[in-house]
Amino acid sequence: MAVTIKDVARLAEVSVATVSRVLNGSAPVQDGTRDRVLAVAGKLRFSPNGAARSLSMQCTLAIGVILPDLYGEFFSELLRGMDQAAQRGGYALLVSSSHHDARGIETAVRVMRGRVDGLLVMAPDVARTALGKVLPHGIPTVLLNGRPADGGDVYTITVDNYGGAAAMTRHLLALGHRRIGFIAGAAHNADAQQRERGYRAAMRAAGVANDPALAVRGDFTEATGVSGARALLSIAVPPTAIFAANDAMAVGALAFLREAGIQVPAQMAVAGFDDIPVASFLNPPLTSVRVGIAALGARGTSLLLETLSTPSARAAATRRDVLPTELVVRGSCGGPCGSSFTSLHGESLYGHP
Amino acid sequence: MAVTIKDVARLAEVSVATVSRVLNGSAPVQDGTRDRVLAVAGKLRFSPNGAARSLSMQCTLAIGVILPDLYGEFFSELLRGMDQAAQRGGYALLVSSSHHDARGIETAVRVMRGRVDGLLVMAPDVARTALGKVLPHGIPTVLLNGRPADGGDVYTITVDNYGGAAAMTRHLLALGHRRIGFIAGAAHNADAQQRERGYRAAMRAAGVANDPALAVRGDFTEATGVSGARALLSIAVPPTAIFAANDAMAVGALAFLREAGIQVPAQMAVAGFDDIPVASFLNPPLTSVRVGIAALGARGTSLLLETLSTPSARAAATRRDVLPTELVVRGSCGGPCGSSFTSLHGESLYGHP
DNA sequence: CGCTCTTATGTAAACGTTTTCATACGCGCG
DNA sequence: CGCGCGTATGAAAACGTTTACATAAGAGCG
Repeated sequence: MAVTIKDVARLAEVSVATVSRVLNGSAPVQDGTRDRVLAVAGKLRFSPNGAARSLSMQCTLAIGVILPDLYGEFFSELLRGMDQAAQRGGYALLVSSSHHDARGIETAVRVMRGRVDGLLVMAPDVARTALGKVLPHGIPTVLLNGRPADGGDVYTITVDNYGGAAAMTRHLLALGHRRIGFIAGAAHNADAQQRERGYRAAMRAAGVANDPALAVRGDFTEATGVSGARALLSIAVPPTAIFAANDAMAVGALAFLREAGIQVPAQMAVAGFDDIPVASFLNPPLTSVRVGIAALGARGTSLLLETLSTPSARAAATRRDVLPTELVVRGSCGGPCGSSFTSLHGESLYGHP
Repeated sequence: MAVTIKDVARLAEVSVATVSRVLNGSAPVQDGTRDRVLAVAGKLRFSPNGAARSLSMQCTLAIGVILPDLYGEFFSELLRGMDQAAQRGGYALLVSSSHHDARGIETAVRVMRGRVDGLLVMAPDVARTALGKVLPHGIPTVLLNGRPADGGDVYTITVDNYGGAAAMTRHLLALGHRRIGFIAGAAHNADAQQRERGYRAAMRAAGVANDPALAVRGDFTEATGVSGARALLSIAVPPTAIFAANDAMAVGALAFLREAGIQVPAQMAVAGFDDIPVASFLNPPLTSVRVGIAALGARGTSLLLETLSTPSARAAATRRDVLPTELVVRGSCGGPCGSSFTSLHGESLYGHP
């Protein structure tokens, strides 16, 4: 069916070994022979079978990506960063999504066994012990944005969720807000938990009494941002600011507030988390916590590639990495904010290539 | 290093063939033997090497996805649809992005040779002949959203860009607008071209004289939506409506108009194309042309999987498929529009799983 | 009892590469 | 002239599966 190295060898009247050597430059070949092989290979449009190559070389030049979901700008940014870093290293990405629980991840891992050299796993909803059980132990793995897992060749790269959320809360407090509503993420989501803790800690530190009615739970989608904002507006003494645990929920909150005729930021401040690309283009532009999503993906990938190329480095390198966050002040919270979208939308981190 | 089928065979005291048979259920095996094999396989956490499997079975259970980019919600939706359909069929996705020109696609194709059973290619920027040259002829391919390519086992699924753009233009005309500015996509982008033609045709059909100043060129990013809107506002007689060739540029236009203090829709109507999930949550909610992005990805994937399972179907099935679009009227264009985000954001097509 | 037929299992070939080892050749040098 | 050496090439093993074919054992039956 497809043209193989044998066909090339036959037509070029050399052995398969010579063809392989020419194509990979792995050993010197006489000029005449090389030209002949290259000519035939070109005419036949030969390209080596990846599976055979992987089997023979014991490396696939592919890395597996396991994600909880693919909905929204966050994951697309993450993948973009991963893809860039992977391509730079000559690797391809085998992507599998919609894996919220340990069983789903186990299936995905099974599918990927022997087809990838390393694994990038984002599993914020999965408990640490459960994750440790399903992750393969033979293959280098980098865990993104979840809890640090024990055992195996597992690295963890986390975002400073706690610090970022605390900084945002302090910012809102500094603007004079005391009743700050919080739209949390899913209860089992590690990132969501850390952000919630950051918010609570900052509130406590400022001496604001805890009011359970001020925290409602969402699931990182716009829809729950809508319902979360609605819930916060319906309590006895509504908040003067809403801090959503991610930007998608902030988008939902903004949409609800517009619908309800409530001016942002005049009557209600709104803040998000992640700083997805669209945040600076919203109306009003969304104050958020910059995570550097693409950078996170790229960093995880680079780290994995590094590990793959120097197996000895595994033991030496840090087992855990926390990426800093940055407060990005825009119009949605009022107060002094020098930034319009024009000063923010064109930056390198999110810039279109 | 990793545990192979031989290890399992040795410990279970059977041949590798028997292990294979047990694991794949490809032939009857005595109960006792089966139990023994399963026990050993489970204890060793054996899972077969994908590369070896692919090589032996001549099928990889993976399909390659080649995209021009990964920036923004559009591609994440597309991938989501693909991933769902692929997983349903037991396939994995090998994703490669950032391929704008024919050479880049050729590289990606080369990387994927022998690692995938079929190819999903989105290449709106690449000319038809160039694309035909770089696409492999041995492997089933579905082309998304580009021009129909000649030769090879190539299917094309296109969105009704022309019809959708014309419908939107007619909608704006019906609202009384005569000067309708258009922010086009990149000159070489097939989708962009078709949308532009639809806009022009509808304008001409309505007897509106063509004004070159009313059409500016962008590249489907928010940033060029901003600059496009700025350009349209600076002409001698500015338009009363702006139709952006995709939602990302409409988002940019909305951001610029807010910045410029121009009320939407009171002073300026704005419309987009694609209906990305965030469109209904914008301020104001964006009138757009629904494409069914995830459905497009899923449809292409299903078609490819079908082709793979029944090679004979290749010749029989349609060579080209045009997905219909749907006008989605929201608040950004004024006029009667029943829909608030609450009636739109929760629908199945974009719903979060 | 011996023949065939089924059933369970083992043996080995095949998949398409890379790579180790062997071989053949030419050349410089003692 | 013969030895060793470097260089270009071929032969064959290896990678880990699946599967066609072979084989052995047991059952049914004349």
